[in-house]
Amino acid sequence: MIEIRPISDFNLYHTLNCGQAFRWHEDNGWFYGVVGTSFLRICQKGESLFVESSDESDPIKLQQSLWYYFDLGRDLPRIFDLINKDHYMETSIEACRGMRIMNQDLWECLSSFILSQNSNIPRIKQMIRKISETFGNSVSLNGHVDYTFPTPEMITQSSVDQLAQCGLGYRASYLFNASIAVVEKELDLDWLKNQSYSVAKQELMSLKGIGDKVAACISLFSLGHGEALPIDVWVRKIAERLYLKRKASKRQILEFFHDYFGEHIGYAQQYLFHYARTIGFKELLD
DNA sequence: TTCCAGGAGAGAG
DNA sequence: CTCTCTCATGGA
Repeated sequence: MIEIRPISDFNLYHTLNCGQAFRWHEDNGWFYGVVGTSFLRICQKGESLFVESSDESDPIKLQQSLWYYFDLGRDLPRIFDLINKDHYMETSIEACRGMRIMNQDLWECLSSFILSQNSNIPRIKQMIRKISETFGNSVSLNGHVDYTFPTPEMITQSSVDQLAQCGLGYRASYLFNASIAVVEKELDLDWLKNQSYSVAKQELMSLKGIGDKVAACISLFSLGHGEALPIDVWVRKIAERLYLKRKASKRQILEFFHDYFGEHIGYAQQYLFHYARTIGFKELLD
């Protein structure tokens, strides 16, 4: 057990439940999840995080990796000051304060959002759990068992058919092809981490199954590009009904968010998205 | 039974 | 460039 403290402006619950990460589940006050090859459980008490890991051989490294994973060094109050421009955002920030955009593993994030298309969050979690159980390695902690997310190599050693049996539907071939692209170095993930948002997005979209929205999610949730704006049905509804009061194209929605919220579009979008999806603006209900 | 979900590809115009 | 149709799956 290690303790990380002090942490300020952090809320573990909202951070793990806002639709950016799909592998965590809560049980008896603890959040269980696999990060890399370690099975973790985490509990927040005020300004402390208590963490147990299946691998506590290097506590300092564990602490540092979680600090980065949850992006605990970022100045959230400054971001709130910049994006808090109306009562919609004020309401969202008040309800979800401490929700942070994470720095997730690039391959897992890329795969997860390929699977996310035209689906819903519970089923996305189910698909990811199934392929991890089927192709990943088991790790255990305190009697709980979970599985590492399969590497691209593990997936290329299976088949599109086996992936489809995990309930991926037509997305199975997308994930299989992406795995091949990474294994064959057609897409160099380490190189991608050092590129600008526009370059990264363009590279990601060269893969079949990754379009505008999924590329934005990957860039925002695992590459640190805070200017990325994923436009899904919720963000579209928020833009059209709460702000623009009319139908709008993706181009117009992006332009509005950029002009109105400035640099930290990713955070603005995530607070509105999470609040709208879990609590709800009454104005969204026609 | 139909509709919808953190969409994207292919084709038509 | 934009619009439309289709693509598996499972829960409501």
